Amino acid sequence: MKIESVKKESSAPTMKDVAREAGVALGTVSKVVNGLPVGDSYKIRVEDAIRKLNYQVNSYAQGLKANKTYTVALLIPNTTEPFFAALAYHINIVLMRQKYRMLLCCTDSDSALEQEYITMAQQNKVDGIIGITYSPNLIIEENTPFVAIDRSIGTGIPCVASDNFGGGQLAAEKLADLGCKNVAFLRIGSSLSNEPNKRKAGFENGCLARGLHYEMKILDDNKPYEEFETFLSEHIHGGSLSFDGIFCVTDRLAYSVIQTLRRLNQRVPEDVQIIGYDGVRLFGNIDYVCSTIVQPLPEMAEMCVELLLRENMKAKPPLVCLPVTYAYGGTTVENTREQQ
Amino acid sequence: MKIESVKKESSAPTMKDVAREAGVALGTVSKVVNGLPVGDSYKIRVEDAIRKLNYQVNSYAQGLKANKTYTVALLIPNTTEPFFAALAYHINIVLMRQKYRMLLCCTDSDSALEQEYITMAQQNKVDGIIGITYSPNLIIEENTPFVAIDRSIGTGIPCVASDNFGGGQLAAEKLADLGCKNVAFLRIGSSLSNEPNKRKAGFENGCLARGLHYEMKILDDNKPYEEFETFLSEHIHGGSLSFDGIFCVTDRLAYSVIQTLRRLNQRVPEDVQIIGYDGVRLFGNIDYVCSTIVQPLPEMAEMCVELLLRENMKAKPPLVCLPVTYAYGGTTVENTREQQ
DNA sequence: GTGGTTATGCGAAACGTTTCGTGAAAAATG
DNA sequence: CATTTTTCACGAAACGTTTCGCATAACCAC
Repeated sequence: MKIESVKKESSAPTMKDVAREAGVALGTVSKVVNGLPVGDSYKIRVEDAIRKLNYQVNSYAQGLKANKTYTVALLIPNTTEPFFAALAYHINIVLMRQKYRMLLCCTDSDSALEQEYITMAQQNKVDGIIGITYSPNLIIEENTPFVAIDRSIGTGIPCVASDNFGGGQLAAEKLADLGCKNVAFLRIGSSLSNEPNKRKAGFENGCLARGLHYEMKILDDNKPYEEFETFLSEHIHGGSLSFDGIFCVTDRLAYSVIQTLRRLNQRVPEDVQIIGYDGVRLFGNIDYVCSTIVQPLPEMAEMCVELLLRENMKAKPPLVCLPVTYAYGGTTVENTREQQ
Repeated sequence: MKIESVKKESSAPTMKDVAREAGVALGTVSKVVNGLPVGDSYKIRVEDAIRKLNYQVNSYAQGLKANKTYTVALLIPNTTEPFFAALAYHINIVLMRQKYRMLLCCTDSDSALEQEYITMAQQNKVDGIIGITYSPNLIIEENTPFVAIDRSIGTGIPCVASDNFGGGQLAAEKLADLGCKNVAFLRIGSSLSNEPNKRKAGFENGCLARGLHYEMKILDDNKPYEEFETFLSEHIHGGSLSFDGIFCVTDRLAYSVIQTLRRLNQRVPEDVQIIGYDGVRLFGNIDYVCSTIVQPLPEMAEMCVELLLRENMKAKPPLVCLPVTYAYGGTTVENTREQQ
């Protein structure tokens, strides 16, 4: 008797306890918990017992039995970059709506960590992995569903991205519409992802279509922030910059460029207009950092989860490209009515 | 035979499979996997079999058996506010270092959601919950360890916070040191947390100690951003603001205040100096948004995990207050050598 | 060679679920 | 009332681990 009471007090109640309390069989409790049909009188007794004991199902036992855990791992470099943070937020929302839990793994873009997290996720028997990984080469993978964001990694793994080419094109068109004649494209380093290249290609395409004179500048990974200061300085003659518009590959870069331009006594947007890419907002929902090409995060999140969890999807598409939009953020000349 | 082969192919290999492959007993495999002492010849055979079958332990079975899951749930309102995002990042790092996984739950400050996530976390048998919850009143809780951040919730639940009182004081002292005579404290709404009150109290204390004339303004929750524009306008006489320093309860608020001041043709920091609270940096590691009182996030994260997981901690302290620092962020007059 | 002592691999039991075959009771039929 | 059909709760088995009492083999001492 002492042993029993100790058992009951020290550990959480189980279905067996509920069954004993309600005077029914184990399987009956299970059915009530899972909403399967069961006689009314039984149902009531079980529900009372559950309330009385404050019973909670143990989802690890469920997971073991069902080989399904309602958990998805999200791999991102960090949550401190607003773009990743916003991505995590939207994916979390979508997962939650479908009663899934989200395991967050910050990889710091370290490929060893990325790999470690992937094995960890598999051991944890997550139902799938969504990852924005910039790891150079092959990532081993199992029969765990995987969806990549923004960068294709290997065949058979679908990738969700914004329309980078279209976005680049849109940036060029916007700058042209706003009166620019002489523009530049700025991006950092030879990223492993080819998505920035698409932005560049789209921009080039747009410039050609609109007859803009353009220049492409790829900054060295090591000291990009120093290097673009040099680059910009070199293009200032007699106090005025030879560009009247710049498309930066990310809002982050745009932010730094704007700071630098102001330091060089160039007025933004009067002297030079800036468009970034991502649609980052300060503090989550206040202003855009700059005029920008906005990635459709809610839709991207939706699509990731969709691709990951819907198993009736035969032949998952290798790349899903979602449409971007332009948003005014104070670094282009624009009448206020166009603000969103 | 067909059944066997199907079994082997369709689902992941188990310890039983490894044992059969290596020709040893189940328990022996378990020991090898867990690094317990086992004869060398056995060990080698098991390790070979593990490699051959690409075996991975099923941590849900482990969790079921051990009643321990190496998972911690983190409850925060969202990841889009940079402060929460940074918090999540640091907690993730600390947890990871201890081989723990982090379940991220964004609550949107909705008390129903907060409650839902807490029960979910308990069902999931997480080993503990770390939460920054602003939910008005009582949150039911179990024998699941809980650590609160920035706001005490109920007895027996430890709370980790930055030294809000000291931070307020520090802000006042800094403003005094920088030459202010007439300052204001600005905060939004009657938050349920009493921590902002401590910032206010500390600031007041500092102002008194340094003989600063001060004014306190608490903005209405509903339209705070409109209201402080009014408030500031009212304090402009003949084009100049009657304050020469403002302490804002968060960097977020400071950011908006700065925008508004500029719109009202007040120069920051020449006409009025601004200090915020939190230590938010744009894009994670570029500049501070404003001169600010920095919360020690790495230490706070460390402390949260420590309090949560160390069970030999008798009588956990109800409140752990960690020291803050001041950081220059361009909205105070300061010589550059003081920049960090 | 015998008896006693270590050392160590073995395998059953248990963790808390879900599932499914079984059988008893209830309902329907003639 | 007898027989067949339907209904539905019961409880054992299984999911993949860990743990622990046992038994076997190895070792040592005399």
